[in-house]
Amino acid sequence: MTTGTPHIAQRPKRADGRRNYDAILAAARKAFEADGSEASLENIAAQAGVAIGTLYRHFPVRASLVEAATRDGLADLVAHAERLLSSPDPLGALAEWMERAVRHFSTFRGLVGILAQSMYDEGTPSYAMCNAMHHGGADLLRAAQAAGLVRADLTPGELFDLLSGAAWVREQSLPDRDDSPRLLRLVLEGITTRDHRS
Amino acid sequence: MTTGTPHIAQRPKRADGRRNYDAILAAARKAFEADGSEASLENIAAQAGVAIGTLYRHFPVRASLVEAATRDGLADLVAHAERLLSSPDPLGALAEWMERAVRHFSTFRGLVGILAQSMYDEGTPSYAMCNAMHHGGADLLRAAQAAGLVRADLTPGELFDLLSGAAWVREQSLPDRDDSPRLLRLVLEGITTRDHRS
DNA sequence: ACACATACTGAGGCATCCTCAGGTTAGAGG
DNA sequence: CCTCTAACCTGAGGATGCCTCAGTATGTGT
Repeated sequence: MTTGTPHIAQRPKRADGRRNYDAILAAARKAFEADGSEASLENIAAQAGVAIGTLYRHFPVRASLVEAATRDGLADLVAHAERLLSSPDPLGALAEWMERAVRHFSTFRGLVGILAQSMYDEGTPSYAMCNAMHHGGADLLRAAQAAGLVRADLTPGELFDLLSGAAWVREQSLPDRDDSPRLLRLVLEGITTRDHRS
Repeated sequence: MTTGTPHIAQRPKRADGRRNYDAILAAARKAFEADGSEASLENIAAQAGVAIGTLYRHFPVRASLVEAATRDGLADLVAHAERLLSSPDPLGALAEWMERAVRHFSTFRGLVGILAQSMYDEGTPSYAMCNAMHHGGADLLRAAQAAGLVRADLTPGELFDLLSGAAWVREQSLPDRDDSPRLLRLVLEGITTRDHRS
């Protein structure tokens, strides 16, 4: 559990390898969207027109396929955090980022669980990205706290607990109705400053 | 999905049937505790000293076994809600009940997902109990709102979203560290009344 | 003691996971 | 253009788990 390589899938060198890698990734995104992170790997391989062994060659564990399928989205999220950091409205920036984060975390069923796991386990494909995201979120939080807009005793860890929880609730009700904006507003109003007796 | 019988497991009539039913239930509780709600049913049957067919006879679907294994705990929760309803401190009562609820929801990994599902799907073994619990929680919420202690625009549905989210976060980190008291305090302070601009 | 509803058994079909021994091929170096 | 090899691909197969069902056993009321 705590040992082993992170299994970060890297684009292969040979042309046929890249072709298959991309085909698998495309099929995986479709399958995850439809069936969640527990989608059948054999089916994904079949959809990609590739033998099961090929899938395992590129993505030795399920989490590495999930990582590859969501890497870009996470990277966007991190980039967005940096951009928002210079906003004149730290609370608005935090709110916007939180909404984006929750939306991405619940791209498909099961994702938020994998990400929550990755956040604190280095031996995990998504650890690096999660770590970057953690810092991005923490920076935005700190800015909002420095402006006195968010309660000072809220830690980044707690922020991500709240975000994960909200994302999990969202992924439960998808795709019928999405109450997450309302839920997130509740959370947000809950963490903004006010006088509260000990 | 929306059809079918609820599959509520009922104690069988014959003596050997009851014996096996109980043995399966005991093995299931142990297995769920250890491996979560996805524990191997064949292993549970083996631990109970019973053939796999016997398990399926008593518990036609996995959710019915989960339901039977958690029925008492949920019933306690409902009973406790009724008791707390006469408390002179509605906010304290709500807080205490919420803590109990979160603790029960995260008895083992996967439970809160099943309960969240059951809450709104009648064709589900746990639906009846979840419904009772929903009413219990809603009553406590209304009492706290009537006393002006909790924001009036919070719906029971939202309350359970918050509870489920907190429970999910808790079940993720179990059993190493349990940050749920802290998280729940955050949520609670977030839903208590104050002036907030539109 | 008898009948039969109730209950038990476990083989077996199916889906999925994951590995690995063996075959194929892209493409660098000559 | 040829050779060679690392990179890549294949798919059979062992393992596990799900769930069903035809056949068998037994508790219990009469």
